[in-house]
Amino acid sequence: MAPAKSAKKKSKAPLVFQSPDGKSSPHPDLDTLVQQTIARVADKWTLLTLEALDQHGTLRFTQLAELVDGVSQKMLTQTLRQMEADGFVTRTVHPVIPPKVEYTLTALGRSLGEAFCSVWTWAEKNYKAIEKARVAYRERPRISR
Amino acid sequence: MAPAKSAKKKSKAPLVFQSPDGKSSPHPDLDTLVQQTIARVADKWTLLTLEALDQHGTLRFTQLAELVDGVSQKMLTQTLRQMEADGFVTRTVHPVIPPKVEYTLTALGRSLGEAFCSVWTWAEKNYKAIEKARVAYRERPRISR
DNA sequence: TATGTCAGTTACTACGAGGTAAGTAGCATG
DNA sequence: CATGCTACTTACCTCGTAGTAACTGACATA
Repeated sequence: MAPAKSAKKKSKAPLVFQSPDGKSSPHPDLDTLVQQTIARVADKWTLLTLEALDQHGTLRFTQLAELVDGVSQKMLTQTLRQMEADGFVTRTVHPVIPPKVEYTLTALGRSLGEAFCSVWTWAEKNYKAIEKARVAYRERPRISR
Repeated sequence: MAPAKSAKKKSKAPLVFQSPDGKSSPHPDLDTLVQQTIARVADKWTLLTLEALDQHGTLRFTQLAELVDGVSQKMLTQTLRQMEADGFVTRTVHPVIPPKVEYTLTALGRSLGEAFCSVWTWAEKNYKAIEKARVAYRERPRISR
């Protein structure tokens, strides 16, 4: 009935940006920009890689492959390239044989790690509450069915 | 999402949990638990829905469908059910015709919103830096090609 | 000459997330 | 009696993500 496309057309009228308190974006795209940024950054491998680098400082490719649990070479490369492009890590190639490539967080990368710290802390504090809520939801008495 | 079982074999040596500062988990699964929690929570539609509810308080289904830009009915329902099961929102059905269903954040949901606030703030502050980094990466002089 | 090392790249493939659209319930209104 | 409203559910199908595994390059060592 209301497919996404027609919904998108509808939201061209800037409903999202008419926040009632008036503290919304200076220009209509800020929200979108921020959302894209978060979507980009809130990726599984990116987060795990960020954590590994944050904890251990400088790391080589194979060290990261061991630390980031379950990552494939392909995804690790992809993730690191992306993080490099976004300015979160520096990639230092030492032209020796066998190759030696070192990855380190930039200031931007470190600040991202700090920002995610509160989410991390939140998860530590609340994962039990979520588990409880899930159980309660499952056991929940159903009026009809 | 995390099949990666064959890769897990490799990481039998608990490298991840031997954090050098010794401030790591009391038991080896905390890290995993927290990561799963974050992976669950750091979902596009969940984040956008969370934001909409955080900003506007109580909302009906169609209001959410308008506010959460680009979401399909299917995904909105799915997201809301999940958030309800996880204890982030309450779902109130008013038995009237036509149906009226209202969604509100729980305390847990609001605390999640607060935790993500720092990431949100970070994104607001740094999306320009990321954009700059991307341009720099693209324009970057290549030694060989 | 063969084998190992590190840091990838590439081709092939499969799975599943998610989009689209139609169906459902129950009553109110024209 | 047909259409519309709200809040979904369901079936179908596509497209992208990511896993697997083999291959590369340049040299060092046995």
